[in-house]
Amino acid sequence: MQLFLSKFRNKIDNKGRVSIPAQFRNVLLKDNSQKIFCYPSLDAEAIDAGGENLASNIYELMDNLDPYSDERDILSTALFGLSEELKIDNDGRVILSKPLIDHAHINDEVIFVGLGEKFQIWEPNRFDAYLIEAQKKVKEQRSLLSKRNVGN
Amino acid sequence: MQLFLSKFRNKIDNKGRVSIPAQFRNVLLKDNSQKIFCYPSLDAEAIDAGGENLASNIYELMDNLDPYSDERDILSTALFGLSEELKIDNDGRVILSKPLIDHAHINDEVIFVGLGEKFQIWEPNRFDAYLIEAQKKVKEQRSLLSKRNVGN
DNA sequence: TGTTATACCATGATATCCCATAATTACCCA
DNA sequence: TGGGTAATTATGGGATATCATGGTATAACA
Repeated sequence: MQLFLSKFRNKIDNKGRVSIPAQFRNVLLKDNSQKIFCYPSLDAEAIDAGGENLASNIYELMDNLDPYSDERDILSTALFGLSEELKIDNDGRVILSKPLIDHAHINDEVIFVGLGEKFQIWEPNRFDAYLIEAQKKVKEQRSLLSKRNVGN
Repeated sequence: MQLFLSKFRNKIDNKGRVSIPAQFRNVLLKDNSQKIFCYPSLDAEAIDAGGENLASNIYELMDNLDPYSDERDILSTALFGLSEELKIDNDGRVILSKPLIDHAHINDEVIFVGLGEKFQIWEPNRFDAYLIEAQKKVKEQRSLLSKRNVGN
């Protein structure tokens, strides 16, 4: 499977339209669809998005949970209750819904960030702050790994 | 596997194009691809780059993490979000993205440095400075070793 | 009828393709 | 071994295609 990589900053026009980066559209094509599957990120003020592939992975994840568990109820509400499918128009653009925009505090510009099998859509300033944290985490993670190597 | 070795200095033209050294291209061919996988070096103001081989190392790292965890999102933001796949054109050139150029403070010339399974792309002056530091450290290391040898 | 959404077109900027050239390197054969 | 010829390489430039983005017109709708 081809992965979502890198980041792109695009504008939202006064009709609410925003271009999906061409590279991401190519990944989506392999995956088949003219739509993107979106939902508010569980742990971040951002939008999670992807193609059919992502949607079916989430379905699978649900299927593995006990049908009558609280966990399943919570997850299915959090994900499916709030998830949407956005049509990609002929020029490769989508219109983000108000709930999604509100959750991510999006204004008139967004950053698309590739996370492998999915991507996220961020308000640029919030993303910058998050990225600094993320880079810190990576360095910690790596030094832990190398310490472990030295220790053994 | 064939290794990236030696260093080469190439120019960036006014369209932003720079030739991948022919020797490196040959290594990449063995590895299959028409692309190079790049990301900002974690501990240097340089760009790390390589072929499929390098990319899959990173992918493996991510595979060990819980697919829908907060932790995975954070790490993949820093790893996938900052990584890029640059197409190699018919003349063996790539265009470095602005984020990569900024991170390495690249101007109109670069040095490709082979590091075995990957290579780095440096702004020439910064690389020279780095090299001097590195050699100093090697000497320190060596004198430590020889002292220890004497002690035993 | 006013309003919102959808399809279609226009444009500047950028990336991509293709060809040219000069310099270097590999090759061959007397 | 030497000297000439042919490939390879790095680099430049023009033409074409793609992309993000703005705008207009058409259709759905309430």
